[in-house]
Formats: sequence, C-alpha cells, structure tokens
Amino acid sequence: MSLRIYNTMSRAKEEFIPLHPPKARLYCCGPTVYNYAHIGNLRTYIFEDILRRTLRFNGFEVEHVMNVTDVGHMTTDADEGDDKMQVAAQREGKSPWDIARFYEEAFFSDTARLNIERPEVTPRATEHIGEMIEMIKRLEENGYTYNTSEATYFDTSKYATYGKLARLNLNEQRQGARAEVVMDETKRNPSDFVLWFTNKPTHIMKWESPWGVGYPGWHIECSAMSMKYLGETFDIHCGGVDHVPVHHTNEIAQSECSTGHPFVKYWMHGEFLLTNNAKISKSTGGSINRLQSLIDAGYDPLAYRYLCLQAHYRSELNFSLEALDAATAGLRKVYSTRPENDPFAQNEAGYPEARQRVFDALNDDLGTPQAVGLLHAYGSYRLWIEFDAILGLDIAKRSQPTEEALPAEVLALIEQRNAARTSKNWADSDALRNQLIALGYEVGDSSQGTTVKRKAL
RNA sequence: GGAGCCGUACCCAAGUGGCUAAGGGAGCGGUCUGCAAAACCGCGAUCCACCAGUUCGAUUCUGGUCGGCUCCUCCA
Repeated sequence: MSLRIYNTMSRAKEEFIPLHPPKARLYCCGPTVYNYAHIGNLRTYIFEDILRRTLRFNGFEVEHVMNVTDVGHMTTDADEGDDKMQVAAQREGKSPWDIARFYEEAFFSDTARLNIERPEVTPRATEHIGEMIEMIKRLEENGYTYNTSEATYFDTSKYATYGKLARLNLNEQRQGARAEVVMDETKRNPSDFVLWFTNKPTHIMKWESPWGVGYPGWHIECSAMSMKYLGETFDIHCGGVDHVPVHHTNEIAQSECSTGHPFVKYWMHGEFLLTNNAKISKSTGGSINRLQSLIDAGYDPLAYRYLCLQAHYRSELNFSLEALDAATAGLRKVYSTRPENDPFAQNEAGYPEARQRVFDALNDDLGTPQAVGLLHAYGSYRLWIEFDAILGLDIAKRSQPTEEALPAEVLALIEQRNAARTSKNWADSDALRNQLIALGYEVGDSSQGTTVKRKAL
C-alpha cells in the first residue's frame, strides 16, 4: 500500500503524490520562542518527525522546513505593547533577541532528546523581514490590502474562498468570542488580519517598511519563508489543529493572493495533548509541563515519545504520569526483545508479510498505534529494528546491553555481594543490591550466576 | 451563537456492518530466584456512554440525549 495521509482540506485520506518526485517538500509551523516548549507542543513535533521519517521510508527525498518565530506578533493591549516576546524580555531583564535565542536553544535541545530529527531548514522570522515585506508589497499591488491608523490589513472580503480550509461560515463567527481578545475598530471585516503593524511605538523589535516603522503580522512569516525555501506551491503543510481556523486559513489567503497559485497540496494537523482532560496552555503556566521536569522526575524522554506513538496523531491524548509509567514499562519490553528469540529466525518466509503489515499500518495515515501493536504481537527484534527508522526509539542502541566496562566501584560492590551470597548472608546481599540499583544498575541472580548491567530505562 | 472532535476494560489506546473487539501498562496465577528484579507463559471487556431507528445482523450507519474537549485573532 502506498502512503495515504489525511488532508484537512478535503477531510479525507488521500494518496500522497508529490508535486516533484522524488522530492517531498513539507513545511511545519515551528515554535514561538518566548518560553519553554511544553510536552503538548512537543507532541506535534513528534508527529511531524514520524511523518518525515515515513516519507523517507517510502523512498522520498524529504525537504523539511520549520520556522522559528522569534518576533512577538501578538498584542493584547495596544498601548502597552504587551507582546509575548517583550513581556518575557522585561520579565527576565534581557533583550527580545536574547530571549529568542535562549528559548530556541532550549527547544532544539528538547527535540533532540526526543529523537526528533532537525528539519533541513529552520529559518528565523527576524532574518526574513525583507521577504515578508516583498510579499506584502505584492499583495498590495494585487489589491488585497488596506491601511489604517493601526496597521496594514489583508482584506478577506476580496478573497472569495477565504475560510475554505476550516469551512468557516463567516456570518456565524462571533468576533471576540473570548473576552481577552482586543478588537480593532479600524478593521473593515472581523476576519481581516494584520500584515504589518505600524502603530506600536513601544514595541522593541521593529523594522522600516513602506507602510511605516513596525513589525510583521502573525501569519506572514510562514507564507514568506515556506515559499522561499519550498516554492510557491509545495506538498505538505503541518501544524497543530488550533492553526486550522486562523493561522493556516490566513496563510492560504495571503499566499494564494500574492502568487495566484495554489499554496499547499496536503494539510495535516496534530491533535492536542490533554492533561486532566484539558489542553496545556503555553501562556498559563504551561511551562511546568516541560520535558525537563519529566526528566528531573526520572523519566526517559523516549518513554514520552513512545507514549505519543501509542495514540494516533489526530486523536487527543490524555497525558498522566500513570500513562507515562505504562509507556516506560512498555518501552522496556521493546528494549528487552532479543534477536536470538526472533520468531522469523526459524521462519524466514513469514518475514515479508509481517513487514508489509506493519508498513501498511504506518502508510495508512501514520498508524503508529497499530504498528506498535503489531510489532509487539510479532515480538521480532529484526522487525523492531527495521521500523525503528520511523519510530525513532533507539532500539538497536538501547536493547543491546553494551559490554561497557563497569566502574571499579561497581565491581567492588558486586564482589562483596557475591561473597555475601556464597556465605548466605542475605541481609548484606540485599543491601548491596540496593546500592547497585541506586547507582542505576540492574541486578539479576539466576542459576547461571549474577548479572549486573546498566539500566536501559 | 457558530464550526469541529470525542466518549471502547482499572489506566493509555487501536479497530470493524457479521470469525474469539488489537497492543501496552496495572492486576492476578505460574516458571525462574535465597528473596527479589528482569524475562517468559497463562488469565482478563458476553461487551464498545445512553435511547431510538435503518438492517437478516451495529460497538461500527442515521437521529436524539447526556458527558467531555478544541477552535471562532495567545496557543502545537
């Protein structure tokens, strides 16, 4: 079965046929680096990582671009310039640029620990202001913009298919459905959005433009940067589901109106991670749900990755420590699969079919839960290893108890314990075993003797 | 108010118009062990929120009810 993916635009699974085979070009909305990413954010990047690995497994050459949003674009209070990046800068006594670099590094450190491959290109918004201005100029030439005392806007009434992706019924949308939303009276239509802010004197990050000194609107960076690196029309655009009604809807409008061409062929969206049946919000203390806090609590980052693989990317996933514990134990089972017990060692003929079933599961809109279930059912080391190219769980490395030399301290403890055991001094033996466990080793006694090895998880 | 999603065992979570409703974890029983841990073997939903309807047959399709979630210019 060839790769099929769910396209939000058609609300159906479609066969993936790239525009320029064997290239597969995808753009993913990246982090806004004013704070630490939380595990909910990270779930989406895991999904995108699975996508790029699956594309590659299918033989495509992946060109993956992910932006780094290092300019604050949101304003909740026009007079104060209450911008996420700026608030963070003031809070921490640093410049917005320092803040952005700091959290960008933290982000890539987290993704690396989750075995999320780094996209081929990770452009920063602040380094593409020129491209954004050029794009707004084109929109202006094409007659899709208007200027007010506050900003340059995109006029959504000029774009007939506005809202197609989200199937918005503009007449039924309620402007400012949430109380916190500041409404701009200078807009012509509720759905119009800012291309370039001009009336924000207290904003620290600002640039010259044909419309005045200011900074870009929220959506323009993704359009400008994706087109720069992937062309005016490319294959796949990903992001979180929350981006469907606004961000991606606006990206489509401004992109297609500036070029006159279709923007993206397939739209894919990852569902939210929930905690206590509610989403984690970055702006309301979401940073306590950092990957680092899980690591500090003794969890392995890959256990979190494994947990995410057990749920489909288009389903909400209820996160809890209990679920993470279960994932940790499940991963341990994966790592304990031994090549010498491989069921296909005696039955070579069964391998291709098994391999195909797992592959088909993955190719059916990234069915990682089915794939993992099948892999467990087969219990084949060889199969796990082959598909770890997609799963990214470091199985080869973690499952082989490396014959690393044990530290002298550990060897001494083992020797003492062996002595205690031969003299049947069980109290000392158990105490010594506890010491070894505390040092991160697994101790096992069997009729063949005692084995001590570093814990894989 | 509008749009969309979801409700499967103790937990996480697949799935299908009709063979025994995946898989993992926990739990229980067993093998192994001085005892453990790990590993391995076995057990585990007569049932898929509830109520109608369509159908020879629905957990799977339709309608409604209840409950939960997300979005409607912070968000992955």
